[in-house]
Amino acid sequence: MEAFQLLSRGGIKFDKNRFKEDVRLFTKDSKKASKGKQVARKDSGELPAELDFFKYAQGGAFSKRKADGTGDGETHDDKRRRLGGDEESEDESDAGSSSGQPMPRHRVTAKGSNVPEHAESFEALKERYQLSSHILANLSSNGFKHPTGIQSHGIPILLEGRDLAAISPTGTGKTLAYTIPILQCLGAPVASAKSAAGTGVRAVILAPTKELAHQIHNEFLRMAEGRKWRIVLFSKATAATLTDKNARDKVDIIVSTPLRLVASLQNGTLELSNVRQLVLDEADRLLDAEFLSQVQEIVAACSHTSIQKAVFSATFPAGAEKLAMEMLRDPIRIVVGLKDTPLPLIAQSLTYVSDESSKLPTLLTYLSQPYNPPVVIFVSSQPRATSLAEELIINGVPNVDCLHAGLTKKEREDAVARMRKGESWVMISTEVMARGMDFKGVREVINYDFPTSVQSYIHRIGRTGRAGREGKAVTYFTNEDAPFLKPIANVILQSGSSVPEWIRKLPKPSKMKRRAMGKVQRGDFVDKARKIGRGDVIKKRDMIAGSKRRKEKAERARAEMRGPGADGDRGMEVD
DNA sequence: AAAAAAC
Repeated sequence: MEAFQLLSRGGIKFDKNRFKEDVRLFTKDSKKASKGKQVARKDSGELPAELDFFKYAQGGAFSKRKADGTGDGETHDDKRRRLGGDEESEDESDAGSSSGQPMPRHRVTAKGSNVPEHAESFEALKERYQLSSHILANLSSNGFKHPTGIQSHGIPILLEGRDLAAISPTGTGKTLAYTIPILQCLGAPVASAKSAAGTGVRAVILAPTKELAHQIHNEFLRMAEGRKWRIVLFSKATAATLTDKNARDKVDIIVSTPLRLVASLQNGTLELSNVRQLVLDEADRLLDAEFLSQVQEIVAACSHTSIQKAVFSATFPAGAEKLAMEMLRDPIRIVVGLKDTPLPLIAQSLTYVSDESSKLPTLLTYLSQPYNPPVVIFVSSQPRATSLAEELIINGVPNVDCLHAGLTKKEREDAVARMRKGESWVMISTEVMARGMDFKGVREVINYDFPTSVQSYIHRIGRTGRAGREGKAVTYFTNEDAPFLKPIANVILQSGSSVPEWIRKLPKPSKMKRRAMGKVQRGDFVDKARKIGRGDVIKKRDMIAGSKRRKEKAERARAEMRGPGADGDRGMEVD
């Protein structure tokens, strides 16, 4: 293990300038990706208007890159005409999108009473809602020029104090859509706050992983820069500083994972009775069985009568959405694009690898050819993440990294930091990375292990293709995965990539298998949640037993990964 | 079916 850490960190030093030059090495694959998309467009014939971005992508992104502007403006206008009245402006630009690629345009649908009109620009928000010039300045200095769809529609709703259920694809700027209204409301305290503007925590943001909470916290800090709000990333350490009520009263915003917050509520070191804004990010995840009771406890603790709640996600299975709608008051529901559909900017494909032992050789072959780093590789368990990383390092793959929740806090933070600095070329991770994490440079996602739900698939591949960039997503499947192939294939087809005919013709999976894919019935959803009481805390001896089990599992995973026929099938691309 | 989430 130590040797692995040394190897994975030592490796070849990676400096950014060199990287820029190396990029030329990898153009082969990016051409392949775009070719794949053209094929997909041909194959799938007529696409729904909101999905037909290919023309746009070619006219916009490509022509700019090739310094050949022909047809660019025309494509844009053409698009506008075709989409007609429902379509809303949505060019995203952010600090990272220096390539100048505009975001594709999506259809936006809003349901609810008295839906406020969307805002075409951040300046319009200033005119209509007196958005503070301080926030505007921070937007501009961070490179945010135009609101994305979810921002132009969601921000007015939140600024008017309405509850919101927002569904918008991965990488379309959901975080900023609630960051701005929350900061704005802090700046102009609601009338009922009376004497005390500083009466403790007034906004809570929940996220399912520490990494995501950290990232959200950073986004708040960026937008709040220059103001002296106290925005706290809740952790063991920060919670300990808040045992004193005076310290607590100075906190304005808390970003946290659910269990951490519940722990503080239960030991009485936290008050949430003055919380005016509560956001559930990755809400469908937070409302699934494992988190639901914790989240409900937090919601109950936010006892102020004028609390505003908002839920955000790229996916929302019916059961989770029902639960969400039940906890919102007179909500407005916004959907950007099509629910549960990845961005067409992500070129998706399936690769048949017959069995477990064929995966590693297939991946090694792939990584021995020019590819586009950084690549994120998803596996199904912590031991598999560790052992795959070891195997890649043993096989001489440079700059391999690994992130899962079995690592220490510091190891996790370091892995994220290396990813942000561009030092990781190959990042192997579990579901912990699947949601929300915004690494702007990710060019490719490989599902080394088949995702266990369509939601997981959508979020995993959403690590690439962010903020208007193109991305590539490859999913390995074995014979054993075949029964679960159809729902994923449907998602791929719906978002405009192509799927081989034999997969398209697979029968629908049985009810039992569908459930395994995450389409849990509402009844199951609630029953499961009830069984997990709020006092159902992990006991220390369980954790010790767990860690022992993990070690044994890692051993088994290593053996399995090398496999009996590690030099067998190379796997083949079915495209 | 496994992951994640406190101290």
